Amino acid sequence: MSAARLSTETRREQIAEAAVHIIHAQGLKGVRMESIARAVGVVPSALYRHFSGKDAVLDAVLDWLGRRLQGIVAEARSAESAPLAQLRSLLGRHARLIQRFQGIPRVLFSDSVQIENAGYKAKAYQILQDYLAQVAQMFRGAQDRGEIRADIAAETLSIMFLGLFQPAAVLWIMSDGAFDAEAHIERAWQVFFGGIDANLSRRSDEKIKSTVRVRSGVGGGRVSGVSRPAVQKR
Amino acid sequence: MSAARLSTETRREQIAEAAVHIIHAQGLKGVRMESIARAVGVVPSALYRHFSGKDAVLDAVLDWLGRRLQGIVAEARSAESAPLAQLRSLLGRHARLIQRFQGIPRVLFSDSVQIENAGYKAKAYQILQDYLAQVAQMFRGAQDRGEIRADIAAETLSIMFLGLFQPAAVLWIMSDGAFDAEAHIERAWQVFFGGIDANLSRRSDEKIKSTVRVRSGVGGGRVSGVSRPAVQKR
DNA sequence: CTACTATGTGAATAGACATTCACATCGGAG
DNA sequence: CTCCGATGTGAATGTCTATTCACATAGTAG
Repeated sequence: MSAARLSTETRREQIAEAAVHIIHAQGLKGVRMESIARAVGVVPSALYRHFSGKDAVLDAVLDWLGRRLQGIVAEARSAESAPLAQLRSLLGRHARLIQRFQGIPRVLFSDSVQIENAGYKAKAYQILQDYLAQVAQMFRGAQDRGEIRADIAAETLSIMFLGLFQPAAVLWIMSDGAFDAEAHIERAWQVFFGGIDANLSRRSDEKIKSTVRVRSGVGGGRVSGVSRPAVQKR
Repeated sequence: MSAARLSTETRREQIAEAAVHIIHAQGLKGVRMESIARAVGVVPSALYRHFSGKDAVLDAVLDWLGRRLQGIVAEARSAESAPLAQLRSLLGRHARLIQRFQGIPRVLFSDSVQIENAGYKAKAYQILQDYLAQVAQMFRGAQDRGEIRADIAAETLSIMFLGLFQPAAVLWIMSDGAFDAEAHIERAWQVFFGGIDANLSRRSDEKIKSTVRVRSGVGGGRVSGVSRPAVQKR
């Protein structure tokens, strides 16, 4: 029985999304022409009507990733008006994005992107740069409003922003969801913001303390949240 | 012509190191029994005298990685006496390690580790935890000495520490060495430390400002250091 | 010196997968 | 209605690689 005949445009979207889903669920090796085809409901050779080959599919996945990243930035921007609130909101969206698609680091550091195709690596890098540029923009906005210190380059802040959730994402992935990434990110944001807050003198220790200490009561020699049973699995 | 006959112990080390080197130079896909064997100077089938299969070689690579990570921590500890200085020193060692072996994220996020073999993933996670435990230990030392705020959990700080160089490493890798990771890490450390410094009131703005601004004069809408020609290739 | 064990070799074997191609058929342009 | 281009199918084809195995030989224990 033959599958429905759909436009190449539609098929390309279906194929890219199927690939994204497979990467999330089974890793990059799970992305075979056969598995993609099955997910879409066609036969492997049909994929070549819409993509020149497997590499081209990966290219579409990168595009998807870029759109997705731009998407959460746009969402954060429209959800809040104050730059700082936008950044805080963006942080939360990151935590959720990584849970819905753990494939990001897999794709970014895959041989296909890193080694085999310089073009894909450049594309991935571009995506990252575009993202950072937007974050830097928000930091600049916060600086202009006097919400945070203006004596630190916004570009530096944007990269440090990446550092607020990246390690948490890694731990969350490596621990199969046992590590409470959202809680850590909240704490990290408090500390980070405390360091760049425009209100210089730090008299409000107690506020940070209480927030920070919330989930750290367990910590022995281990990372808090790590050795406990899964907290927020999926 | 037959290769020299060496002890399994020696061969295992040679093989693991060859694999590490190949991962750095050609990615995980470059790691084939044939390429490993050639690097070691034997024939592919000889590898099976020392490892049960390819997966076992990857396992040895993870061990190597763990030892290496513990190694730089130990170095940092013995190079400096003050906990804070140790952490600063460790940061620099990280920057150098990633340059000498970009394969770390490749291995960590590879399908082999993430998907195919739960044991490897657990092992990788354990390595990370051990590392974080040591870093947390150092932070605790700094807190005990009153060098940094004691009201933030050391575990939180250890993960944030990861965030100081991780994004820089990613950018360095993705930019093929064009991004000046060491400079960013220096700036990030200043900002981070400024936020956790035990000397509360921040009157020394100028100091941070001058340090931070050093290399950020270029930054337009882009990440500083990114669009410039390669700075510290290799 | 003799055998035994550990190490190394070269030639299969076998499975996995991307890609190609000749053929089928749907649906719209004319 | 007819024809053509776009889409889908199923069966090859070819390549890449891990792994196995029978055989060779160096070193070593006895």
